[in-house]
Amino acid sequence: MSNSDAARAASIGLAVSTVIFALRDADGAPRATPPSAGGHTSEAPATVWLPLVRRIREPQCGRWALPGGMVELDESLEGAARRNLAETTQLQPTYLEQLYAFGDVDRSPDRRLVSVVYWALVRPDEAEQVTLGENVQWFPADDLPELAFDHNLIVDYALWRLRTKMEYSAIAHAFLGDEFTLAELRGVYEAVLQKPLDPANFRRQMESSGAIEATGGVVTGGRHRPPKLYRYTGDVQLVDAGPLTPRIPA
Amino acid sequence: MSNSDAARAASIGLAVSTVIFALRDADGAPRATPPSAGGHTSEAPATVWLPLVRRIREPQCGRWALPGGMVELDESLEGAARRNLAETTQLQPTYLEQLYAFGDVDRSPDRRLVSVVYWALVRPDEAEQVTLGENVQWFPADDLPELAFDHNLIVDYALWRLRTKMEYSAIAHAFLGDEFTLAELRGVYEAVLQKPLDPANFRRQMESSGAIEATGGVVTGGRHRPPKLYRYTGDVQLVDAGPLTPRIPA
DNA sequence: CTCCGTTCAGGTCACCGTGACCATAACTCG
DNA sequence: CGAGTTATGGTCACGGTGACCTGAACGGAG
Repeated sequence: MSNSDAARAASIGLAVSTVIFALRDADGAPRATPPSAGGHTSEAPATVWLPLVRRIREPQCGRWALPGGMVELDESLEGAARRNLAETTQLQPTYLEQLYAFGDVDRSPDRRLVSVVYWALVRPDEAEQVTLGENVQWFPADDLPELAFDHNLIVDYALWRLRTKMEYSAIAHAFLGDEFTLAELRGVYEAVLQKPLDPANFRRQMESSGAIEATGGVVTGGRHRPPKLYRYTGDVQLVDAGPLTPRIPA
Repeated sequence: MSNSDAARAASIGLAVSTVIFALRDADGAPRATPPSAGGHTSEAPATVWLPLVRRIREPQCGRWALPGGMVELDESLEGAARRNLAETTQLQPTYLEQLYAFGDVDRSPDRRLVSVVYWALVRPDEAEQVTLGENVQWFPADDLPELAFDHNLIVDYALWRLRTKMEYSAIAHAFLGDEFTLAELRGVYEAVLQKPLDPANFRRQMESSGAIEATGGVVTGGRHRPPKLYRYTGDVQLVDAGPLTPRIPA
């Protein structure tokens, strides 16, 4: 049979999906969050979670999958990702970046489908707004069930990117509110990298990086010395968020 | 008007393009290459070049553009990239990695087109095999004319990726043959990074990295002390060549 | 009100990778 | 054989890092 005949008959479908990461307590409870409110309290170890949606149509019906959908003719790829995110999970992520385009011929049993996948970071207070239900649930990123299509592979790759990028960029603050303590920021690194960090050395590195500055405020209420509050300066950019991001001048 | 009506009427076109990088002498002459032959001679400063094809169809006809084409129904994205590369430039790149998916609504004046772009590295001896002509020419990557569509943006991004990745991975050897001298390897770094490197320090770093090993052979014929030949050990992988690449175990 | 447990905050110190630089080796060519 | 050139090996000062110590500042228990 001829390819060109088939190509004229049916076109390749173009979809977007998004891997959404949020930090939650290891037991699954939503993380006590610091949305600039006085809620600077909890200090339990956090882990990386992501929301999945159950498929209600036939290709792989019933299986859990990444939120996503087809790209409309009049929207950009990122626009399609944001729209699908809002429709299925009510999320407007702080950080959204393209991950990879998956296009193997047999990745979807039905028709030929190419998925441009994005990955997103959301703050815990945003994550709580996800309307859960029979078809939308949070899962720990390191212990997933068997997902639809090649979505296990996709999540693993996104996790690898998250952990790699955490070590050389300033994406950690996408998990936090405007103001945060160094302990909270360190908690983000520890949760993602899955290893403890020395508080003193962590402080030194953050301060010398110029990425954060003290707001002047402190957090009282803990049974210990009140920690200072910090904010991101914006001097250090979130490197490599795609070709449209202006590069650091050499 | 309704989107879904339009979506049914015309689908989104899916194309692939590839940014191909090769090192050539600054004056444009093909680089004297070391394909394990005795040709270890030239030592002129090299720069980054890439081949472009002139468009012969109407959208942007006459403009120079990246080699590429539509994705067929029965081929993967990378397969489509390799096929188009072979068809238009006769190249089979040593290194091929997905760069980014470009999908802005207005990036093509005609119909809606999403391009999955790859970037490739080829050895100089391979680059010479490109059949040049009125419609295929080499251009210096840092001094391009105005290209078709958003291809200038794409090349700039690919160049940024090449230079960034050169500093933390071992992709340099994709520009070289199986055996090479440290001077040749250093020449690759200097050409891509556009700055001179100290020969002694460069040697120390390469040797301690474990990425290369001496073959035992040397290169005679130069009017100086004969340099040793090295090869890549393969112990150090070419990091992050996509989600299908096995990761370094922690 | 004092002591205590806790975390915050600031400091020291040994070590290592790096860049700058120097010295010698080993070849070819005039 | 000497001059020129690159290869190769070594030293040294510096800056960043991890390991670790000490005092500061709170709340809570007694």
